[in-house]
Amino acid sequence: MFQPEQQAVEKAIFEFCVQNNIPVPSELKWVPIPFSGEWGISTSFFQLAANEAKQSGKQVNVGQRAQEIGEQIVAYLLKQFGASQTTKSPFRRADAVKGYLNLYFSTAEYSQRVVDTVLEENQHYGYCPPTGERVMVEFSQPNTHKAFHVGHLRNVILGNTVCNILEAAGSQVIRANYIGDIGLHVIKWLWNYQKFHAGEEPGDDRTRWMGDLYAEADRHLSENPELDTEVRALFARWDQRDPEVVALWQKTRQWSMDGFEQIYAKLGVHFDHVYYESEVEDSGKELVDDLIQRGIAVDERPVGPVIVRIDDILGLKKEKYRVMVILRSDGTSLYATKDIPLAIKKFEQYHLDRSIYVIDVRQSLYLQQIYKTLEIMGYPWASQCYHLAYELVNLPGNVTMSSRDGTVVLLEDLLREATQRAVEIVKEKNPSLPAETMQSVAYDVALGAIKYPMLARENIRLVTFDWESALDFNGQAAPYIQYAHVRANSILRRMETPLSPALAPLHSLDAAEIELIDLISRLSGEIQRAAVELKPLHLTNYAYDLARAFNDFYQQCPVLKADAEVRDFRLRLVAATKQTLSNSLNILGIPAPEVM
RNA sequence: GCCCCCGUAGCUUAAUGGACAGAGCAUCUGACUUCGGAUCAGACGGUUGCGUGUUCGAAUCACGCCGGGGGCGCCA
Repeated sequence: MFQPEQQAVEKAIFEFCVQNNIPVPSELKWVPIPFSGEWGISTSFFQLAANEAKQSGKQVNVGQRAQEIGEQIVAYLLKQFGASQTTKSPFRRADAVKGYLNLYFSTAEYSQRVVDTVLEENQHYGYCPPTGERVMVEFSQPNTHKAFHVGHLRNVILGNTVCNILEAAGSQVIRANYIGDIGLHVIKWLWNYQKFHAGEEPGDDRTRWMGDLYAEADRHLSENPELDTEVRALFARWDQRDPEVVALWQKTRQWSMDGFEQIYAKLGVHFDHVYYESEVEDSGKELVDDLIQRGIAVDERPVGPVIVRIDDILGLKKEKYRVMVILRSDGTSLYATKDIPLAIKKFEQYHLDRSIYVIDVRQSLYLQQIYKTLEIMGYPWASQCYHLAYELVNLPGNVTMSSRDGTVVLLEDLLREATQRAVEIVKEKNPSLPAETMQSVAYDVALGAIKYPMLARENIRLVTFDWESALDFNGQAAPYIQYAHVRANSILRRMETPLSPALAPLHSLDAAEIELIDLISRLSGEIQRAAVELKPLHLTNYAYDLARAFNDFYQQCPVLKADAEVRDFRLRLVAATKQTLSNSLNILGIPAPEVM
């Protein structure tokens, strides 16, 4: 937001370096001044001093020298831009402390600029202009005929939020899902259905029913291993596209898909393109033949599978990519059989600049194998495939959720429990709300409370699910942020006249106001950082900090009861805060209720 | 055996190689007849697993340990 000022100062600093024979830095890193109360940006000269020392070969005290340079630059800047009070100066004052240069802005001018900008751009505030980049994000990837539990939830929430972040940062995003609609698990399910549940239909809770039948199938088969021959026979019928089997598969697959759609709708997630494993199986098998022909893959059939010896091809002495199996010895397909043609299809269909896979960290080696194989095959875009890895959601005691062991927390149950808890709290806090509003608010709060903790930690850190903390709405959590939004709204609702037009503050700003304005101005930077690092964490932290700053302001600074000129500016500030909170929550995929 | 990830306050966790390691929970103390107390202020709590290096400067980078998790030719 303050690029022109920053650039003007940078230019002056570079001039100073040239004039004083100091090596010109390639760039200066600016950060907001960490100790607030006043408003500005800061950079340090340690690198500069260190470079200078290296060049001269002399021993110097870098800290001392950095401070010296800082002081000289302050003097130089004052000479360049004139007295601090003149309007020409890009900053109000500057000082050098411990090797840092601090630039303080004119509070009135800049606070007006921030608030005006938010209220002009509204729901687009903080968003970057289009970069022209086209990126596909593949996430969720559920298996049909299985349960959907909170382990899967992290993937959906992370993937969706990463999409929102990339869009806000100016990329064109294609949201892709990749459905595991074939494989042994499906055949097991069909076998169990035919044998014990023929003709049955799922109830309302389709996903649960599908999952229960899968667990049952698994139980039958592990208790009676001799039944495996029946399953294998069914698999063979599927492989030959026996019409009866295919019809049943299509019908039951749709049951799962309907259930997934319900879940996605509840979570506020949609997809632009849904791929199915079944649609890339045939082209995958053709591709395997092609790879054998080209000498990239080795066919060890019938004694072994078809493999790609990646390390050998690359001439690596130490094992790194190892060996990837791309087709079973009996000719049936594996994940790898299908992931290679899928990657090609994606790039050909959409002319992507980048392809991101949101998949748990355990598949890290596998995905590196896929990407490397694509590179060996000669696809120049192979290097633009990226595995966005995240850790699992485990149960206390480091127990992995498993559909076959029944150690799962179903998404439906979590949402229901959380909403129920939220209803009780809303009833207690705000009994005057109409019943319908109460329900929808409770849902917003519950959804936020579930999503926030999954986004607010490093992707690569394990999450332990326990009911108590999942249903805890206190502290650094979404409801705190939503509450700040509600409070801002509450002030604006009571406003008697329309918001005044663009306005500079006429009073001397309170520290809480400066802190709040400062945070509002940082949204765009945080979005960009989250987009570059693919880490929603930066935005969850930002939204919380912003909410905290607003609650602090709320405590310190009366709005409606303030004198007219103070009130008019503060009302605009409240409106700007509400908008910024709302934009942040939107990107995170967390609802921003008007009341709660 | 080889490779990857994690280790920060009692618990959950943050910190583009840079200023005093910042929050929340829990515990304790306080907040005006006030725009919504799902709030705010304060206290307590840290040899950033251990060690050695690199650097003017290390929670952050390198190497070695310790502890936990994960992955390694026909599972997905």
